[in-house]
Amino acid sequence: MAKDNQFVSQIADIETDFPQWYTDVVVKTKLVDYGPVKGTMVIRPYGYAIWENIQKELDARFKAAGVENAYFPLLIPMSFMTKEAEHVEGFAPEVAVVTHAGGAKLEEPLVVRPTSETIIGHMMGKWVESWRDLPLRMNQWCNVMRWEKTTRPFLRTSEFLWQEGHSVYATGEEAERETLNMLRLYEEFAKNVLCMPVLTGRKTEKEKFAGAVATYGMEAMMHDGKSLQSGTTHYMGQNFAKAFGVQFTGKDGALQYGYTMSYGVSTRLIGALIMTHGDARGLILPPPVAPVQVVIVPIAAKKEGVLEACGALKERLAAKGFRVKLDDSENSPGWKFNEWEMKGVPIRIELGPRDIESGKMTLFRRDTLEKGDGYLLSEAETVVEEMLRRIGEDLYAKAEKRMHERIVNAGTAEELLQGVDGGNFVRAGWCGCRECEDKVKEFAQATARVMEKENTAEKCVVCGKPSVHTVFFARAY
RNA sequence: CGAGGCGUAGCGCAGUUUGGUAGCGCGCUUGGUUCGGGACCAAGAGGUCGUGGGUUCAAAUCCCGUCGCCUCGACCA
Repeated sequence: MAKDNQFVSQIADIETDFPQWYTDVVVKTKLVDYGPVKGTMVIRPYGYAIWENIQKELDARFKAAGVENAYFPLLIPMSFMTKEAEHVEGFAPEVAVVTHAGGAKLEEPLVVRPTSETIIGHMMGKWVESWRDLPLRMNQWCNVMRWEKTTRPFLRTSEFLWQEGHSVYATGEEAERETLNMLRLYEEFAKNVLCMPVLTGRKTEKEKFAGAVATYGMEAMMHDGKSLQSGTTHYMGQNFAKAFGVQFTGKDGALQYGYTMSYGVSTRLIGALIMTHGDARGLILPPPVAPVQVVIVPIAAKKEGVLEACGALKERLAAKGFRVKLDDSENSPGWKFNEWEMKGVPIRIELGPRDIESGKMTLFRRDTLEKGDGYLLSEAETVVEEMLRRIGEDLYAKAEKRMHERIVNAGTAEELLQGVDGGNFVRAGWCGCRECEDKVKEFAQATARVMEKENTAEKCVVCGKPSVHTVFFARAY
């Protein structure tokens, strides 16, 4: 078993060097490793297990909403990409292109999908004929590739896993409503599964998806006050339907174009929850996605009856549906404590001769670092269930409190700069023009994350003209 | 692509100024003592110093080229 004493000292400087802490944590807790191709990551079993739990929870929500899974090809003809003008302009700089296959140069280059609007649009064009075919609502779980210039595990990698949902509706109102419904679905998921508060709202023109009419996003606040775009939904209007001939005959017999929308979240969510909940000791995983929810560490394992008692407890908890691990390795208890704390397991149960004799068990809560030894072994199931629930609630409450304390209002450019320098989200008025948005980026290195539904500000934080939108500005990953 | 920095054992680094036997910590292997918070002792294994050329009796070290990586800018789920 690989030991890593360096880790403890290296993560100690979390306050001064947060991104380094982040990288150390994801690599050294064996979530990921770097791939041989620059900018790619290998997701190891422990990290992938988190993704599987995210998939399971999201998939259940999609199914309940009436969305079905499908799969579309990885390779997209170059000509598809160029059909929607804004789309190709937005993605051209970051696509990887296959030019050769089967030992020969291809007649038409193929792009490795950076997103699948084009190829799905192409298929929708074939599948949609009548108003009876609508709405058509699909989702696919897949990988995509975007050749990014700078990368960081989970937060931005050249290849990443995600889910992309795509729907066609007969009317723009329905497609727009679905765009907002999916945003709400994501928000609920972030809260109840990732225990992560988010800000949601519409994106500015500058920040919207290439080819969309409107983009909505959910933004999460990381430890250091920077924002992470954690999910997006897009209303495309008829842009893609027209580019790919997604037409149907309506009830009135008239041939018309459909209205499309799409939405996606990626493995970046794993990065988001690491940076939202983690501390100097490593990960803190929300119970709903933790690959191991309870780890049992035997104390004095060689003494008679200890391993047997641990095994029996494991069986009882597993039977209740908890993801439980018994660490019966040869390592010392102290080593195991640190190992599983680093990996973010929500609850640790220590069971030794003294506990067994008194019919009790010692529980340790990863998020609060509280340890108590008064818990009755006979009530293990209910104790664990209750504590997991509490951990989830407390994680959310703590993160929400931090986010709300770090939202400040700004009336001037100077206040905006002070706000983001202090690691805050800054709420400010904006006149709606691109020049002012660009200026914010220049003087504060901050971008417009999302806009509030209602404008409550009086004037633009940059130019002083009347405010059209109230915007959350922040530095972003 | 513009600016700066770094390539030496699996990981983190020293050694380069002043050329002269390839080093340290962690990790790894084996044996032993341990084990209610990363414990200790002993013995080992492991590197053509990113790469190509040059100078020299001799190059990790000096010179020229080249490749790769990191940080900061421009682009992004």
